[in-house]
Amino acid sequence: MSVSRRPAPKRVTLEEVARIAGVSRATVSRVVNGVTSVDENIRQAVERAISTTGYHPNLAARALVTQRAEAVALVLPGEERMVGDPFFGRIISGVSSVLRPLGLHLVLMVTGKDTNDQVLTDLRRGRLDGAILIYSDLTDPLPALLVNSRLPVVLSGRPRRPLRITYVDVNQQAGAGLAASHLVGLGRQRIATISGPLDNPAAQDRLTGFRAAMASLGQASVVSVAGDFTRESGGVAMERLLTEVPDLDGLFIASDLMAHGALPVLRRHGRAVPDQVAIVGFDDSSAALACEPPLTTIRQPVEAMAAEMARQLLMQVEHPDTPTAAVIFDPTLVVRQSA
Amino acid sequence: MSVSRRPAPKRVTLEEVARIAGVSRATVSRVVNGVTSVDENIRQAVERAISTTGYHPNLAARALVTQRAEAVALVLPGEERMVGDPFFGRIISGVSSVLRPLGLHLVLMVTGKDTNDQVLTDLRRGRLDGAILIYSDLTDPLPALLVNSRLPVVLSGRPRRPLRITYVDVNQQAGAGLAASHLVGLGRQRIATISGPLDNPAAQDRLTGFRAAMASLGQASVVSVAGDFTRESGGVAMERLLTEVPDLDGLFIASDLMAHGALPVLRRHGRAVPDQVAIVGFDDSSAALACEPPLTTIRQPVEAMAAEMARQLLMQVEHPDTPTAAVIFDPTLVVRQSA
DNA sequence: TTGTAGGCGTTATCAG
DNA sequence: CTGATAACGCCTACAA
Repeated sequence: MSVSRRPAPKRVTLEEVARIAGVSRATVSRVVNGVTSVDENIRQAVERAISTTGYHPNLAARALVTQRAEAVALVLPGEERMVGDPFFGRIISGVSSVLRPLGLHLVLMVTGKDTNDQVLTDLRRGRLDGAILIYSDLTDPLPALLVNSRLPVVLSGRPRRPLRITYVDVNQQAGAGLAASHLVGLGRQRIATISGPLDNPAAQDRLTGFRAAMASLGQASVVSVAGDFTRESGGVAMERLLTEVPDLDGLFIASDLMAHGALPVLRRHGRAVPDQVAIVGFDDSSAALACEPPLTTIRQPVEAMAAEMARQLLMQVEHPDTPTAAVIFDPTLVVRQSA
Repeated sequence: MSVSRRPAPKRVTLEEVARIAGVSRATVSRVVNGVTSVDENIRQAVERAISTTGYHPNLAARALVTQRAEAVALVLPGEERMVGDPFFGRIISGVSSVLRPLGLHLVLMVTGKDTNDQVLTDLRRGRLDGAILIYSDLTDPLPALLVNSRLPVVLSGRPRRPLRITYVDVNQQAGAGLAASHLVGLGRQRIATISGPLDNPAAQDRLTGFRAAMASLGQASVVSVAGDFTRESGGVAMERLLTEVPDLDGLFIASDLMAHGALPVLRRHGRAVPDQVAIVGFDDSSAALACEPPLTTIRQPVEAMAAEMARQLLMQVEHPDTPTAAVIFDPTLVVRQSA
């Protein structure tokens, strides 16, 4: 069988298109960039030349003169945590929903010892226009570095230390409040909570929000045990909680993944959900559906939040003097079967 | 409180570094690119100038002359399927493990009606050096388009129609064989299987591989019901299977996610796993750990496969005439508690 | 409205 | 080993 691979297509330049259309490069450039002040006949001639030659503008050349990379980074936490967290798919969907129509590249970077430099360097090199930071680690210097260098950056979630940085977050306290009123509304009397790691701002807000709401609902003291947002930690915390509050009948677990880890423990102890113990999670990640029974939870509008992060970033790219802002989304209660 | 944002750092060019170091741009360029034939004293002078100015080479300019974007695309299936599939985190880990050390960008693109053009266009524009295609849809014309344009591309999994394209896959049939011998070795007599969608090459291979192995182990006929690799379809298929083979005691389910959907159905029907029904899944995705009991499954070395895809792609980028190849990885049996 | 010409920041080819 | 000098492909005043 004779293999006939056609040769790689030669790169067509503005120059050639111009020659074929019988005009100057400048005119072709205008047509390509949709400048209106071009004679209709000439425009058509140029467009014909473009399609017959199969011309595609070279982005590197354009970037060189426009000083725009047309690409932004999405910086995710190190691989261990990333793998298996259904959260990220939604973030990616949200971000690319605004980037894709604009033809902007979404460059994925996972944080690691060398990656911080990488992001900063690429930004300086003009290879990236800005960065969206997810979960940037508690001790991570990257946000401050970018802010100080006046580079476009948006953070997901409130930074743990005050920083002049734009961020997008969900109203964590309000979400915890929804969980509290739902559990109380169900008539539960012995309500406890499994929180996230207390050095995490989101975990803090959920816990204080939950306590505040419970207090205003007449339940002053709430026992809490901290996990670290992983499934395993949910199981461990559940065991401890059963020891500390043997008669609990209501539970707010600060992440769906931890709830997913807690459920088997309850089952093993013979506690029926929701009959004996009502559970409300947080996130509405796909882990909520993986639960049995399906988890009642607090939904974060992750896709919308991610899209907003992208929009905020692009504003900074276009207008470097855009003031920083905090955009806070409202969570909603999703009632399924666990409470 | 007075706000004092320092001004954005001015972009430093090769020119300036050269001026400061008292040499030509060419020499600075050599130093930056690690060309060895540079006098040691001059090199040091240049490096000093570089660090005092905080110089970073402009990648756009470099790309313009080198004709390399230093970026490859990772093309993923449309958003609905992507969200919640723990598979992708592992693919991303694997790919970036080879890209990151080389400073190459990983550009994420999700397939959609317009995305095919996007990938092709960006490749032609010199904005992308190549593409890694995951799950590219059965009817997707993209692989053929790229191959015909002689653009660097690597596919995950055997293409459904013969195509001169490089791909990386797991030995599906061997994997199914591992499942078969494990179940038979456990002494199970009535073994059935839930397969993936039969228009999918991987699903086909797993099913035929399983049947072949079972036959060679003395069990000629195996009842199978097809799912579509989603969790929900696993539950549906399980129901049907219980009707068709009421006394089954062993089960090979062609994806962990489907197994995760099947387990609650078994529990509802009062069948204990693994005592009454032994189950082997496929993938060793995080869904396997989400199962209760934890799932015995066939592990695909996804990270390694993804890394290999990246390597294969880079070979093509560097040497356009690299012949196409198929790299097949061996799966392994991971014994947990379901079988 | 169109064309000319200069420049964006690097790399690469030659001389020297 | 180093330094001019010419690309690389495009955008954009500025001039016609």
